[in-house]
Amino acid sequence: MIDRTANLLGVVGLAVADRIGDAAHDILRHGGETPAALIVIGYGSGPSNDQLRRVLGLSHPGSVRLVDRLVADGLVERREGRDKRTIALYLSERGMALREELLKGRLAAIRPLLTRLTDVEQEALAALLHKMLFSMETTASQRRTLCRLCDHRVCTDCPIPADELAET
Amino acid sequence: MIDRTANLLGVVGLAVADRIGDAAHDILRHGGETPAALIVIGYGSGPSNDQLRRVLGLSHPGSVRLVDRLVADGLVERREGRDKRTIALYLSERGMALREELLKGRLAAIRPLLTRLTDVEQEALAALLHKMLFSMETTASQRRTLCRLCDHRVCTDCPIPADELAET
DNA sequence: ATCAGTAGTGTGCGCTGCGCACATATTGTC
DNA sequence: GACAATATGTGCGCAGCGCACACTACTGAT
Repeated sequence: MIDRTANLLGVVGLAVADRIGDAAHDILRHGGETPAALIVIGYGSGPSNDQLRRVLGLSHPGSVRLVDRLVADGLVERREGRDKRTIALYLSERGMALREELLKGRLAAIRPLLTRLTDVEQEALAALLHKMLFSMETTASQRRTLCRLCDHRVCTDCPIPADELAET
Repeated sequence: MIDRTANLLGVVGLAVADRIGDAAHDILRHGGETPAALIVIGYGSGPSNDQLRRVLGLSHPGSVRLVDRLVADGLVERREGRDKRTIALYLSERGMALREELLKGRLAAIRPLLTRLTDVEQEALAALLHKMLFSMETTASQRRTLCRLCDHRVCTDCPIPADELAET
Protein backbone atom coordinates (compact mmCIF):
# COMPACT_ATOMS: atom_id res chain seq x y z
CA MET A 1 0.00 0.00 0.00
CA ILE A 2 2.95 2.28 0.62
CA ASP A 3 3.94 1.78 -3.00
CA ARG A 4 0.68 3.16 -4.30
CA THR A 5 1.13 6.22 -2.12
CA ALA A 6 4.74 6.55 -3.21
CA ASN A 7 3.72 6.39 -6.83
CA LEU A 8 1.12 9.12 -6.38
CA LEU A 9 3.66 11.21 -4.52
CA GLY A 10 6.06 10.70 -7.41
CA VAL A 11 3.51 12.01 -9.88
CA VAL A 12 2.66 15.06 -7.85
CA GLY A 13 6.30 15.72 -7.06
CA LEU A 14 7.21 15.59 -10.72
CA ALA A 15 4.29 17.84 -11.60
CA VAL A 16 5.30 20.36 -8.97
CA ALA A 17 8.95 20.37 -9.98
CA ASP A 18 8.06 20.67 -13.67
CA ARG A 19 5.80 23.63 -13.05
CA ILE A 20 8.27 25.39 -10.77
CA GLY A 21 11.05 24.90 -13.28
CA ASP A 22 8.99 26.18 -16.17
CA ALA A 23 7.86 29.24 -14.25
CA ALA A 24 11.40 30.02 -13.15
CA HIS A 25 12.73 29.67 -16.66
CA ASP A 26 10.08 32.00 -18.04
CA ILE A 27 11.07 34.64 -15.51
CA LEU A 28 14.83 34.23 -15.39
CA ARG A 29 15.66 32.83 -18.81
CA HIS A 30 17.98 30.37 -17.10
CA GLY A 31 17.50 26.83 -15.93
CA GLY A 32 19.28 24.34 -13.72
CA GLU A 33 20.24 25.63 -10.31
CA THR A 34 20.33 29.27 -11.43
CA PRO A 35 16.95 30.20 -9.94
CA ALA A 36 17.90 28.58 -6.65
CA ALA A 37 21.11 30.61 -6.61
CA LEU A 38 19.15 33.84 -6.86
CA ILE A 39 16.91 32.79 -3.98
CA VAL A 40 19.79 31.72 -1.78
CA ILE A 41 21.97 34.76 -2.44
CA GLY A 42 18.93 36.94 -1.85
CA TYR A 43 18.86 36.21 1.86
CA GLY A 44 21.54 38.86 2.06
CA SER A 45 24.08 37.07 4.19
CA GLY A 46 26.73 37.53 1.50
CA PRO A 47 27.51 33.86 0.91
CA SER A 48 30.81 32.83 -0.57
CA ASN A 49 31.07 30.86 -3.74
CA ASP A 50 31.80 27.76 -1.74
CA GLN A 51 28.82 28.16 0.58
CA LEU A 52 26.58 28.67 -2.42
CA ARG A 53 27.86 25.61 -4.20
CA ARG A 54 27.19 23.43 -1.18
CA VAL A 55 23.58 24.55 -0.95
CA LEU A 56 23.01 24.08 -4.66
CA GLY A 57 24.77 20.73 -4.81
CA LEU A 58 27.07 21.80 -7.62
CA SER A 59 30.74 21.38 -8.26
CA HIS A 60 32.84 24.39 -7.46
CA PRO A 61 33.54 25.34 -11.11
CA GLY A 62 29.88 24.90 -11.89
CA SER A 63 29.03 27.40 -9.22
CA VAL A 64 31.64 29.87 -10.47
CA ARG A 65 30.18 29.78 -13.96
CA LEU A 66 26.65 30.05 -12.62
CA VAL A 67 27.62 33.22 -10.75
CA ASP A 68 29.33 34.44 -13.93
CA ARG A 69 26.00 34.21 -15.72
CA LEU A 70 24.16 36.08 -12.99
CA VAL A 71 26.83 38.78 -12.89
CA ALA A 72 26.71 39.11 -16.68
CA ASP A 73 22.96 39.61 -16.39
CA GLY A 74 23.50 42.32 -13.81
CA LEU A 75 21.66 40.42 -11.11
CA VAL A 76 24.49 39.59 -8.72
CA GLU A 77 27.59 41.41 -7.48
CA ARG A 78 30.81 39.87 -6.27
CA ARG A 79 32.08 41.86 -3.30
CA GLU A 80 35.04 41.35 -1.00
CA GLY A 81 34.59 38.72 1.66
CA ARG A 82 36.19 38.71 5.09
CA ASP A 83 39.26 37.07 3.58
CA LYS A 84 40.99 38.40 0.52
CA ARG A 85 40.55 35.00 -1.05
CA THR A 86 36.84 34.82 -0.25
CA ILE A 87 34.11 36.69 -2.08
CA ALA A 88 30.68 37.72 -0.84
CA LEU A 89 27.71 37.49 -3.17
CA TYR A 90 24.91 40.03 -3.11
CA LEU A 91 21.94 40.76 -5.32
CA SER A 92 21.66 43.96 -7.32
CA GLU A 93 18.39 45.91 -7.37
CA ARG A 94 17.29 44.06 -10.47
CA GLY A 95 18.35 40.80 -8.87
CA MET A 96 16.14 41.47 -5.87
CA ALA A 97 13.21 42.35 -8.11
CA LEU A 98 13.63 39.17 -10.10
CA ARG A 99 13.93 37.15 -6.95
CA GLU A 100 10.55 38.46 -5.88
CA GLU A 101 9.10 37.41 -9.19
CA LEU A 102 10.64 33.97 -8.83
CA LEU A 103 9.11 33.46 -5.41
CA LYS A 104 5.70 34.68 -6.53
CA GLY A 105 5.91 32.63 -9.72
CA ARG A 106 6.80 29.51 -7.78
CA LEU A 107 3.78 29.78 -5.50
CA ALA A 108 1.57 30.64 -8.44
CA ALA A 109 2.80 27.54 -10.25
CA ILE A 110 1.94 25.29 -7.31
CA ARG A 111 -1.35 26.89 -6.30
CA PRO A 112 -3.52 25.37 -9.07
CA LEU A 113 -2.86 21.94 -7.61
CA LEU A 114 -4.47 22.98 -4.34
CA THR A 115 -7.48 25.03 -5.37
CA ARG A 116 -9.86 22.11 -5.50
CA LEU A 117 -9.06 21.05 -1.97
CA THR A 118 -11.23 22.31 0.86
CA ASP A 119 -9.67 24.34 3.66
CA VAL A 120 -9.76 21.31 5.90
CA GLU A 121 -8.05 19.20 3.27
CA GLN A 122 -5.37 21.82 2.73
CA GLU A 123 -4.70 21.87 6.45
CA ALA A 124 -4.47 18.11 6.51
CA LEU A 125 -2.11 18.11 3.55
CA ALA A 126 0.10 20.76 5.11
CA ALA A 127 0.26 18.75 8.33
CA LEU A 128 1.25 15.59 6.46
CA LEU A 129 3.88 17.36 4.37
CA HIS A 130 5.27 19.01 7.45
CA LYS A 131 5.55 15.72 9.25
CA MET A 132 7.27 14.15 6.26
CA LEU A 133 9.85 16.90 6.12
CA PHE A 134 10.30 17.05 9.85
CA SER A 135 10.88 13.32 10.13
CA MET A 136 13.54 13.20 7.45
CA GLU A 137 16.94 12.47 8.88
CA THR A 138 18.93 15.32 7.42
CA THR A 139 21.89 17.44 8.32
CA ALA A 140 21.50 21.20 8.50
CA SER A 141 23.32 21.42 5.19
CA GLN A 142 20.93 19.01 3.49
CA ARG A 143 17.97 20.93 4.82
CA ARG A 144 19.26 24.14 3.29
CA THR A 145 19.51 22.31 -0.02
CA LEU A 146 15.94 21.08 0.34
CA CYS A 147 14.68 24.60 0.96
CA ARG A 148 16.77 26.29 -1.70
CA LEU A 149 13.67 27.55 -3.50
CA CYS A 150 11.53 28.33 -0.47
CA ASP A 151 9.72 31.55 0.21
CA HIS A 152 10.60 31.73 3.87
CA ARG A 153 8.06 34.48 4.49
CA VAL A 154 5.16 32.09 4.00
CA CYS A 155 6.94 29.20 5.72
CA THR A 156 5.81 29.46 9.30
CA ASP A 157 6.84 26.66 11.61
CA CYS A 158 9.59 25.67 9.18
CA PRO A 159 12.16 23.06 10.20
CA ILE A 160 14.89 25.04 8.43
CA PRO A 161 15.23 28.70 9.41
CA ALA A 162 16.63 30.32 6.30
CA ASP A 163 18.88 32.84 8.06
CA GLU A 164 21.03 30.02 9.32
CA LEU A 165 22.58 29.97 5.89
CA ALA A 166 25.60 32.00 6.92
CA GLU A 167 26.69 29.28 9.33
CA THR A 168 28.82 26.29 8.34
CA MET B 1 -2.96 29.82 4.37
CA ILE B 2 -2.91 28.25 0.94
CA ASP B 3 0.53 29.77 0.45
CA ARG B 4 2.01 27.95 3.39
CA THR B 5 0.64 24.69 2.06
CA ALA B 6 1.89 25.52 -1.43
CA ASN B 7 5.35 26.25 -0.07
CA LEU B 8 5.48 22.94 1.77
CA LEU B 9 4.29 21.16 -1.33
CA GLY B 10 7.04 22.90 -3.27
CA VAL B 11 9.67 21.62 -0.88
CA VAL B 12 8.42 18.06 -0.96
CA GLY B 13 7.94 18.16 -4.71
CA LEU B 14 11.49 19.35 -5.23
CA ALA B 15 12.79 16.72 -2.84
CA VAL B 16 10.89 13.98 -4.63
CA ALA B 17 12.00 15.10 -8.09
CA ASP B 18 15.62 15.45 -6.97
CA ARG B 19 15.66 11.96 -5.51
CA ILE B 20 13.96 10.39 -8.50
CA GLY B 21 16.35 12.11 -10.87
CA ASP B 22 19.41 11.08 -8.90
CA ALA B 23 18.27 7.47 -8.69
CA ALA B 24 17.50 7.34 -12.40
CA HIS B 25 20.85 8.81 -13.31
CA ASP B 26 22.69 6.31 -11.15
CA ILE B 27 20.93 3.47 -12.93
CA LEU B 28 20.80 4.73 -16.50
CA ARG B 29 23.80 7.07 -16.67
CA HIS B 30 21.60 9.54 -18.51
CA GLY B 31 19.59 12.50 -17.33
CA GLY B 32 16.87 14.76 -18.66
CA GLU B 33 13.93 12.95 -20.18
CA THR B 34 15.90 9.83 -21.02
CA PRO B 35 14.59 7.77 -18.09
CA ALA B 36 11.03 8.77 -18.92
CA ALA B 37 11.60 7.64 -22.50
CA LEU B 38 12.57 4.18 -21.33
CA ILE B 39 9.47 3.94 -19.16
CA VAL B 40 7.15 5.13 -21.91
CA ILE B 41 8.61 2.95 -24.65
CA GLY B 42 8.49 0.03 -22.26
CA TYR B 43 4.71 -0.15 -22.36
CA GLY B 44 5.28 -2.04 -25.56
CA SER B 45 2.82 -0.26 -27.82
CA GLY B 46 5.63 0.58 -30.24
CA PRO B 47 5.30 4.37 -30.09
CA SER B 48 6.58 6.52 -32.93
CA ASN B 49 9.17 9.17 -32.45
CA ASP B 50 6.49 11.81 -32.60
CA GLN B 51 4.25 10.15 -30.03
CA LEU B 52 7.22 9.83 -27.72
CA ARG B 53 8.23 13.44 -28.09
CA ARG B 54 4.74 14.61 -27.20
CA VAL B 55 4.68 12.62 -23.99
CA LEU B 56 8.15 13.80 -23.00
CA GLY B 57 7.52 17.42 -23.91
CA LEU B 58 10.57 17.61 -26.12
CA SER B 59 11.20 19.07 -29.53
CA HIS B 60 11.23 16.56 -32.32
CA PRO B 61 15.00 16.67 -32.91
CA GLY B 62 15.54 16.39 -29.20
CA SER B 63 13.55 13.20 -29.20
CA VAL B 64 15.44 11.81 -32.19
CA ARG B 65 18.76 12.34 -30.45
CA LEU B 66 17.42 10.91 -27.22
CA VAL B 67 16.44 7.73 -29.06
CA ASP B 68 19.86 7.75 -30.72
CA ARG B 69 21.44 7.56 -27.29
CA LEU B 70 19.21 4.73 -26.17
CA VAL B 71 19.86 2.81 -29.39
CA ALA B 72 23.59 3.36 -29.01
CA ASP B 73 23.35 1.91 -25.50
CA GLY B 74 21.54 -1.12 -26.89
CA LEU B 75 18.39 -0.43 -24.90
CA VAL B 76 15.96 0.49 -27.67
CA GLU B 77 15.30 -0.76 -31.20
CA ARG B 78 13.84 1.20 -34.07
CA ARG B 79 11.50 -1.05 -36.03
CA GLU B 80 9.22 -0.38 -38.95
CA GLY B 81 6.00 1.36 -38.17
CA ARG B 82 2.71 0.96 -40.01
CA ASP B 83 3.88 3.63 -42.47
CA LYS B 84 7.19 3.55 -44.17
CA ARG B 85 7.85 7.01 -42.81
CA THR B 86 6.93 6.07 -39.25
CA ILE B 87 9.07 4.05 -36.89
CA ALA B 88 8.04 1.94 -33.92
CA LEU B 89 10.16 1.97 -30.79
CA TYR B 90 10.66 -1.14 -28.67
CA LEU B 91 12.88 -2.04 -25.77
CA SER B 92 15.61 -4.63 -26.05
CA GLU B 93 16.06 -7.25 -23.34
CA ARG B 94 18.56 -5.04 -21.57
CA GLY B 95 16.22 -2.11 -21.98
CA MET B 96 13.43 -3.99 -20.26
CA ALA B 97 15.73 -4.99 -17.43
CA LEU B 98 16.90 -1.43 -16.94
CA ARG B 99 13.33 -0.20 -17.04
CA GLU B 100 12.53 -2.51 -14.16
CA GLU B 101 15.43 -1.08 -12.21
CA LEU B 102 14.27 2.43 -12.95
CA LEU B 103 10.78 1.74 -11.65
CA LYS B 104 12.09 0.03 -8.54
CA GLY B 105 14.66 2.77 -7.98
CA ARG B 106 12.04 5.45 -8.28
CA LEU B 107 9.81 3.92 -5.64
CA ALA B 108 12.80 3.25 -3.43
CA ALA B 109 13.82 6.90 -3.74
CA ILE B 110 10.39 8.14 -2.66
CA ARG B 111 9.70 5.59 0.07
CA PRO B 112 11.95 7.13 2.75
CA LEU B 113 9.71 10.18 2.78
CA LEU B 114 6.75 8.04 3.81
CA THR B 115 8.16 5.61 6.33
CA ARG B 116 7.48 7.82 9.33
CA LEU B 117 3.81 8.18 8.47
CA THR B 118 1.31 5.80 10.04
CA ASP B 119 -0.84 3.64 7.81
CA VAL B 120 -3.77 5.96 8.39
CA GLU B 121 -1.69 8.97 7.45
CA GLN B 122 -0.44 7.29 4.31
CA GLU B 123 -4.00 6.53 3.31
CA ALA B 124 -4.98 10.12 3.96
CA LEU B 125 -2.04 11.39 1.93
CA ALA B 126 -2.85 9.08 -0.96
CA ALA B 127 -6.44 10.27 -0.95
CA LEU B 128 -5.38 13.92 -1.00
CA LEU B 129 -2.83 13.39 -3.77
CA HIS B 130 -5.36 11.45 -5.78
CA LYS B 131 -7.91 14.21 -5.46
CA MET B 132 -5.34 16.81 -6.48
CA LEU B 133 -4.44 14.87 -9.60
CA PHE B 134 -8.00 13.98 -10.42
CA SER B 135 -9.18 17.57 -10.15
CA MET B 136 -6.51 18.94 -12.47
CA GLU B 137 -7.99 20.13 -15.72
CA THR B 138 -5.80 18.26 -18.14
CA THR B 139 -6.07 16.75 -21.57
CA ALA B 140 -5.32 13.08 -22.09
CA SER B 141 -2.00 14.10 -23.59
CA GLN B 142 -1.03 16.18 -20.57
CA ARG B 143 -1.94 13.32 -18.28
CA ARG B 144 0.37 10.98 -20.11
CA THR B 145 3.13 13.55 -19.63
CA LEU B 146 2.36 13.74 -15.93
CA CYS B 147 2.59 9.97 -15.56
CA ARG B 148 5.65 9.50 -17.75
CA LEU B 149 7.62 7.98 -14.87
CA CYS B 150 4.81 6.02 -13.26
CA ASP B 151 4.90 2.40 -12.29
CA HIS B 152 1.43 1.57 -13.52
CA ARG B 153 1.44 -1.76 -11.74
CA VAL B 154 1.20 -0.10 -8.33
CA CYS B 155 -1.10 2.66 -9.57
CA THR B 156 -4.55 1.31 -8.86
CA ASP B 157 -7.46 3.66 -9.45
CA CYS B 158 -5.25 5.80 -11.66
CA PRO B 159 -6.79 8.65 -13.66
CA ILE B 160 -4.50 7.84 -16.59
CA PRO B 161 -4.54 4.24 -17.84
CA ALA B 162 -1.10 3.79 -19.28
CA ASP B 163 -2.09 1.56 -22.17
CA GLU B 164 -3.97 4.42 -23.75
CA LEU B 165 -0.61 5.66 -24.92
CA ALA B 166 -0.99 4.21 -28.38
CA GLU B 167 -3.97 6.46 -29.05
CA THR B 168 -3.69 10.03 -30.30
C1' DA C 1 60.28 34.06 9.93
C1' DT C 2 59.76 30.63 6.93
C1' DC C 3 57.62 27.05 4.73
C1' DA C 4 54.33 23.32 4.01
C1' DG C 5 49.55 22.49 4.00
C1' DT C 6 44.88 24.10 3.34
C1' DA C 7 41.08 26.97 1.68
C1' DG C 8 38.99 29.68 -1.87
C1' DT C 9 38.57 31.26 -6.44
C1' DG C 10 39.09 31.21 -11.34
C1' DT C 11 40.23 28.80 -16.28
C1' DG C 12 40.81 25.44 -20.18
C1' DC C 13 38.48 21.84 -22.00
C1' DG C 14 35.01 18.69 -22.97
C1' DC C 15 30.53 16.40 -22.37
C1' DT C 16 25.32 15.91 -22.16
C1' DG C 17 20.84 17.37 -23.24
C1' DC C 18 18.35 20.14 -25.97
C1' DG C 19 16.21 23.53 -29.76
C1' DC C 20 16.17 25.93 -34.38
C1' DA C 21 16.46 25.71 -39.17
C1' DC C 22 16.76 22.76 -42.78
C1' DA C 23 16.68 18.54 -45.76
C1' DT C 24 14.39 14.32 -47.11
C1' DA C 25 11.02 10.68 -47.72
C1' DT C 26 6.29 9.02 -47.49
C1' DT C 27 1.28 9.64 -47.45
C1' DG C 28 -3.26 11.57 -48.24
C1' DT C 29 -6.08 15.04 -51.10
C1' DC C 30 -7.91 17.51 -54.82
C1' DG D 1 -0.38 14.08 -61.07
C1' DA D 2 0.54 18.29 -58.33
C1' DC D 3 0.82 19.65 -53.48
C1' DA D 4 0.04 20.06 -48.73
C1' DA D 5 0.62 17.33 -44.62
C1' DT D 6 3.12 13.92 -41.92
C1' DA D 7 7.24 11.82 -40.02
C1' DT D 8 12.04 11.23 -39.58
C1' DG D 9 16.81 12.56 -39.63
C1' DT D 10 21.03 16.29 -39.75
C1' DG D 11 24.04 20.51 -39.24
C1' DC D 12 24.81 23.71 -36.00
C1' DG D 13 24.93 26.04 -31.81
C1' DC D 14 23.83 26.96 -26.90
C1' DA D 15 23.11 26.23 -21.76
C1' DG D 16 24.52 23.92 -17.80
C1' DC D 17 27.71 21.31 -15.70
C1' DG D 18 32.17 18.47 -14.11
C1' DC D 19 37.25 17.29 -14.18
C1' DA D 20 41.90 18.69 -14.01
C1' DC D 21 44.70 22.37 -13.26
C1' DA D 22 46.60 26.99 -11.81
C1' DC D 23 46.85 30.64 -8.74
C1' DT D 24 46.36 33.45 -4.54
C1' DA D 25 45.60 33.97 0.37
C1' DC D 26 45.54 32.28 4.86
C1' DT D 27 47.10 29.03 8.84
C1' DG D 28 49.91 26.57 11.73
C1' DA D 29 54.17 24.23 13.02
C1' DT D 30 58.91 24.67 13.77
